[in-house]
Amino acid sequence: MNFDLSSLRQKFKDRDYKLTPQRQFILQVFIDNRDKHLSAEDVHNIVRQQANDIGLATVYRTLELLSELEILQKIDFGDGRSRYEINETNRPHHHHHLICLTCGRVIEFADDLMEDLENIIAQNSNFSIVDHQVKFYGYCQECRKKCDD
Amino acid sequence: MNFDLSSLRQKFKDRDYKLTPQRQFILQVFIDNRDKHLSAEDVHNIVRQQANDIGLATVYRTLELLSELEILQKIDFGDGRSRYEINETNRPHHHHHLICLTCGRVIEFADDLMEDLENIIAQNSNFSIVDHQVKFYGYCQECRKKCDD
DNA sequence: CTTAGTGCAAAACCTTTGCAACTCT
DNA sequence: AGAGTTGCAAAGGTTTTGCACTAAG
Repeated sequence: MNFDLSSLRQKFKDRDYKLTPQRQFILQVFIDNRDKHLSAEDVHNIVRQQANDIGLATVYRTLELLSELEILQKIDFGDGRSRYEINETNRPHHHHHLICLTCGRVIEFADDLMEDLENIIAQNSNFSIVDHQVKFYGYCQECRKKCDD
Repeated sequence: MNFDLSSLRQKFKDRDYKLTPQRQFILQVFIDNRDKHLSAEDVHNIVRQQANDIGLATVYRTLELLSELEILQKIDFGDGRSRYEINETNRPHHHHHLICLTCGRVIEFADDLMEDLENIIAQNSNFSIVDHQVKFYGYCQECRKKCDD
């Protein structure tokens, strides 16, 4: 995903969407937080801290729009709210999440192996697979250390 | 998972939980619908159809309890409500879900291969993995047929 | 008996929507 | 100018909670 403004502007133009200041601010939040998994409220707070108030409804509408444009990816960690991250399609492979059951930390990992699995499952089930979502739950190194003490 | 009443009764007793009629009815719903993925409202409706009215709050509280006891497994298909299914630990392997993006149908598949993947990821990331959740999104055979017409 | 469980209604939460005012192109 | 966008407040949907009452062990 190329995040220079001109390519984004084009992406919006193609679909007759306007690149408003609100949308730019929200995009900027994700560019500044590539490694985070932000909820609508997170985004709203970050924008407000930067002295640019945007209505929460607009945040929701923008997140939905950016997901539709495949600029963001919606993810769900089961904490009762949707989270979003930049959809870096220029990475060679997807990545997925290890969620620590103690501290809630989320660690990412590449999923080279998932594609083989996807192919096998598609064959066996006669399903045409277009996407997958994988989450592993467990205990991270640090929490296990603390436990041993 | 053994679903004879005596073993369940023991499981409740061990933790000083009471096996009330409401809880038995709700358990029965899942036994009668092993292949389904029921939401709280689904369960509530099924119970009511059988002329046993139970408060919706009780359904929620029971589903949470049964998940904690690992009798049920909570799953999330991203449709805005939690769903539950019997956690059949006596199956040799977990199973996961193929979700059709057209008709919403959910198809299950065994995940023999996930365990290898889990081991590799655990090694690489220094994470102690205890569970995983996998969802594949795509198009089922029937929907693809309809599309071709 | 005693403690946990139930039912109801209200509250909490996240998210969506209607609508008038506004603004990007 | 005109279509899309915003902000606000209200509504929507799911899940949780407080509390008086009830029932299991």
